[in-house]
Amino acid sequence: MPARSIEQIRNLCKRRGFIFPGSAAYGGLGSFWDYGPLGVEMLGHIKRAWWRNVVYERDDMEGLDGAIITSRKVWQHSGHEATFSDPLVDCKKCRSRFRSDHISLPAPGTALRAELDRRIEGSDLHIQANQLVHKTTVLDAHGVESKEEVLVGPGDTDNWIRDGMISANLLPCPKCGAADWTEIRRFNLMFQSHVGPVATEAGTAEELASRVYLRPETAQTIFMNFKHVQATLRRRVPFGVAQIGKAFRNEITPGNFIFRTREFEQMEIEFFIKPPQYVQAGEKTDEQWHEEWINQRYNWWLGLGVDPSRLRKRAQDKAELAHYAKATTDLEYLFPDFGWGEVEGVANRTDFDLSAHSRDVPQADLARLKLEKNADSTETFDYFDSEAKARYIPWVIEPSAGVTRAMLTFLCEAYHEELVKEPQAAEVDPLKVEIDAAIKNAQKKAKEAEKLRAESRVPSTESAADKGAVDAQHATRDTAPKHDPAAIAEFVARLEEMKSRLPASLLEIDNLLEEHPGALNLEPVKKLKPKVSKLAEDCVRVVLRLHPALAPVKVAIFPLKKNEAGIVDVAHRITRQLAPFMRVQYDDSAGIGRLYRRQDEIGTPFCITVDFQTLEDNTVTLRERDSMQQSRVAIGELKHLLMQRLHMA
RNA sequence: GCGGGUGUAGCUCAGUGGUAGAGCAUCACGUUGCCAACGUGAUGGUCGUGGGUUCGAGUCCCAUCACCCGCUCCA
Repeated sequence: MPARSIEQIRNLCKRRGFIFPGSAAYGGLGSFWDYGPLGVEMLGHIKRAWWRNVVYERDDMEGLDGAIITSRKVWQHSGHEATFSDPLVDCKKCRSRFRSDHISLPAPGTALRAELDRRIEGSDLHIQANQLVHKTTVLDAHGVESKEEVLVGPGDTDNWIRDGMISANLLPCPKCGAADWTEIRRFNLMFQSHVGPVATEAGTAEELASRVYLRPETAQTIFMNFKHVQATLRRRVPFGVAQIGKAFRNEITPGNFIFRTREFEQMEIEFFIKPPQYVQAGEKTDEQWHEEWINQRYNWWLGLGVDPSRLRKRAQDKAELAHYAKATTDLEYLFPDFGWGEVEGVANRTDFDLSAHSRDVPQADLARLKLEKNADSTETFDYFDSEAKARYIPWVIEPSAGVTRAMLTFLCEAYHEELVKEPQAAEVDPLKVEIDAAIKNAQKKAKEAEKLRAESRVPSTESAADKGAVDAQHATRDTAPKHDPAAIAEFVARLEEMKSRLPASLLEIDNLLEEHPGALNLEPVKKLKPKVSKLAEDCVRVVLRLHPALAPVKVAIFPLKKNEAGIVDVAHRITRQLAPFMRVQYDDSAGIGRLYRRQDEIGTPFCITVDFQTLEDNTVTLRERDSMQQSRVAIGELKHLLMQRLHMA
């Protein structure tokens, strides 16, 4: 069973040196994390596994490592400066926050739309030649107010109508129905800085000239280097470029530990292919390449130990596609606490980006891609195809994965708690009595809740306004509204079944109590929880079943007795022998059982114990993490055997 | 920004207006023949911060800061 909460992972990561909160001595800084000794090992392994898979094991890929700080022009022409932002608006009445472009406009023909149209006519807004015009109050240089007609903008008329109507307080809040909005604020997600000595006033020509952005995605530096890589490595389309590196986004709502952070690391590929019109019979189309990469990437995750029941492919709807994409399929992992979350996106970006950065692009293509002519660029990112005898701007398929998210995924997937010994009957029997008491209480509470419900159903036949009043009354009177009879019944059934299997089911009961917040509101159940946990704690081991390639420490070496000079010497010698080839850890600071448990918790695949027999025949105990099985291995064979079993040879 | 929650030892947390605690972890010494052993001792705190009430504040009041959860988003 994988991790049941992000909290478990966060605690383990902090306790064992994977991940620490950033700037902790000063109270922390939202959403920035420092990777500790084990974290940096694991990140490195994830990146190496990816690089090996997409660069070394293919014959159509090259690598790249571009600069993080990038000219403002790159992001102007990629579309990020204008569109990589969220338009936010708050309802002043109910304080809900919305993305303004997510509030739906009532469909034409409906009564609400007719009403809105009528009110638009009487407002500062009107539609003129299919464009929205807004009368805005402006101040001139002398502070005198006047009304000025402002064209709200080109493009998607619905969008502008909606924004205009929000600004004019005409569109009702989807939640409370009021029409009282704050200003729409565009929140650009890019971090900016300045290169060289800087004029301080924002928006001045000097400031704009020196402004740079920390890249919000690594992709653009690959596009900027398309021709360099193609020419210097003499590549022919189709080929791809892989890059691993940090990216930065000033997210409005980061969270869920390292799932969404403001500084993160990406593993991205831009795979350059023929545009559809040049594809010959028997060659792959953009759609086929897209499909192939989706499957190839999906299998990579499975190969590193992710269970297929917790990894899915999900094609994005038209509405959620990014401005550059023709189609995108997300790979999503089933995380604890927050459910399915994207760990990789495979996008068909067409020729949008390379065209956007090119000086010379045919007018028809600009129109198709909704691009303006690029007057800043000195290059055209095209390619001469000697087979097709044509010069074209390639299309791209972009598989883009998060390193940080991959780490969280692998940690959640690898996390296991196991009952390694059964508690004594003397301790289990009183527990059974308490469980019975808790069940009895839960059933009583369920009955009460049922009764309350029946009562509250009576006034529901009255008018809607009255019903609201009654509900409000109920909310204050009913001190435990979370008691859902059906949920309690299910909880009781599960608890009873598990009780019958005690002591083997001790851990399951612990998990059940943990995951059932509704049931935990019951007093006897609450009291039960720490008792079960305490008993379980003594009998459980936490083990990270990480794929050996990802484990931060590969082998731990222990002397069975630390004040036995002969044993200690051999253990040190083995440590020195293996150290150049793999990350090893020597530990003699506790009893042997505890040393094993420590290594289990950080996912170390193998432990070596040097004992008295070693001094006689030069063999050691090799203990395997998942099975806890031991075998005797000659010291001379250790390196070879380990390299093999760690998939390093 | 808004709502809710939390701030006491490295971690998990007790703490009734009156001498700041426990368990775990860490370190030292001793002990220890394979799955979270034991003994003895030690380190570690301006109780998030600032103000107020009080003879006296971890505890009551006010302010403030930080973090967590949600108001989602896409690596």
